Amino acid sequence: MATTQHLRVRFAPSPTGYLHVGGARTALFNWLFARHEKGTLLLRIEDTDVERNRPELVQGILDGLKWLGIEWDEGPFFQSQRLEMYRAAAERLLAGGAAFGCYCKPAAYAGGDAAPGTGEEHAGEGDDEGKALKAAPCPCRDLNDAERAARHSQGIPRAIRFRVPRTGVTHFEDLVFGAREVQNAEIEDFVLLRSNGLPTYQLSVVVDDIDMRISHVIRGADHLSNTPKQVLIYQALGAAAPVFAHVPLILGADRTRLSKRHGATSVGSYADEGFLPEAFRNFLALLGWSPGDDSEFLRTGELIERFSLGGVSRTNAVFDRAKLEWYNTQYLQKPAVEELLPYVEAELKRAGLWEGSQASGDRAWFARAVDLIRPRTRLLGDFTGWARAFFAEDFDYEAEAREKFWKDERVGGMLHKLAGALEALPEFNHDACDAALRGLAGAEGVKAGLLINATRVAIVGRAVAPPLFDTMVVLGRDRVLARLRRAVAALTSA
RNA sequence: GGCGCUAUGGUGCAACGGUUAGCACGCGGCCCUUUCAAGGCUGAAAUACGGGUUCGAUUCCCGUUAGCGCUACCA
Repeated sequence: MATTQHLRVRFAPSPTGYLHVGGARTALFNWLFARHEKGTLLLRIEDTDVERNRPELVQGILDGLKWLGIEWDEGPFFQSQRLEMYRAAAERLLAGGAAFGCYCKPAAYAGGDAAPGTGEEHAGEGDDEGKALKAAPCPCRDLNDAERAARHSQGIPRAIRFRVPRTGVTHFEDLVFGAREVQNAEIEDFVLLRSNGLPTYQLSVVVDDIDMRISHVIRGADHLSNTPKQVLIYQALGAAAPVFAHVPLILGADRTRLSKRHGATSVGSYADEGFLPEAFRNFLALLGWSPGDDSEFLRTGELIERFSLGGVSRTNAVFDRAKLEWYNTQYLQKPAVEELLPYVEAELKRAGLWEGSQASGDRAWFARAVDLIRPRTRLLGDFTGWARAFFAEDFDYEAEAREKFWKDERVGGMLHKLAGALEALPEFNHDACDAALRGLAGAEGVKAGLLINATRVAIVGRAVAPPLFDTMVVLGRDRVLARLRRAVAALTSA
């Protein structure tokens, strides 16, 4: 039925909050699907609720998508700029009899209060305790012309509701949940156009998806129950319904819907925390989707290549922060160092450690340093955190490190001698440093490990750091000697 | 309340009538080792419950329970 050959999908967030992980995953699935099928992805901002919208949040959503590497081909389109189209569609449905004017007081319809618009009770027919199995039709649907005119002249606000058939079933195809059908009698006469002239989601989403020739609607499963209403609108508008694919929701650790109280839930906060976009993408893709086998580490190209809506699960998934972190370590480890450099550079700049650092002027050195540090990192912040000494001279000696490895009172003297021995080395490389240190340890009658650990604290300030001799070579003789002597001073003064 | 969806270890996924129910994260142990990671090996840990159907159910059907969603002039 669909006249569109070309596959078109859209991500349609509402600017009532930041881009949260659930929305991000919906966007990701749309993007993966579009790229896999060589289709088109559009971005549409659904801002028809003037009360709740926060226009300033739009940029944050766009930034979040960009951070994730999700690029859209068309848009962003704003529904707030297309209001005439929805109004016209509502009028058309009204004129054709598929919709009717409703004069009920908002909320009164569902709540069962007296309705000023009609003077009638709106709870519906089956309000005999628990007998109301069916959705009650709006009493206004059967008003005659004279009654409507009377209400109009009284200035009673009018909304436009869809005249839902009292019988029959509505069905649609869902690529995740299968063929679905619901009894029309279960569907209430829902509002299309509010009395203030603004469309509801049900109307605007359908009008836009038709106008934008959307072929596949991929969205959260929270929309599953309302889909029949939209299918009814498609039919009334004489348009073919798209194929739907509802994806399960992402829940917090307590299995409830993700919200602010679950801590970091906006993608921006993960960016700030030092997660890599590709790691986040990999993690997100496997929440509610599986390539069909046990693959876990899928880079973006493979994700696109293997993505299929058929692999989407129907079960809600819990967001597992620990696993996200594991993915991040994997992406910090496995790719070529060069891929990581831009991210580390940005991190160093953020921390004000870029200018003046050897990293800024010596690309090869920068790559070596990052490669040495990264096996022990979990987040980008580690590069300016525990690994700060690689990029700055002002670093502190971690308290636990001092207590653990500088406890022996001979350390000061040995570090002093070590500095001398290293200074005398004809060549400052891994093996020479190794030999010099072990030789000294032997002469002093201590285990090499003791001196190695003490030296590590001296030159990087931490108990946990990369292998010592590699670190010394990357730092270079001058800095190592300076730090050794600085440590001796710190030890003897304390 | 009504309607609907879902149900494999703590978590994310495999097994799409026949497997000793697999993989990964996390957790424990061992190896490696210069701290800590990474890596390798390894251990504990699951088919919600009850009925069917079938030679045979994780898998198909029904019920129960639980969770979630929708039930707005929110999206």
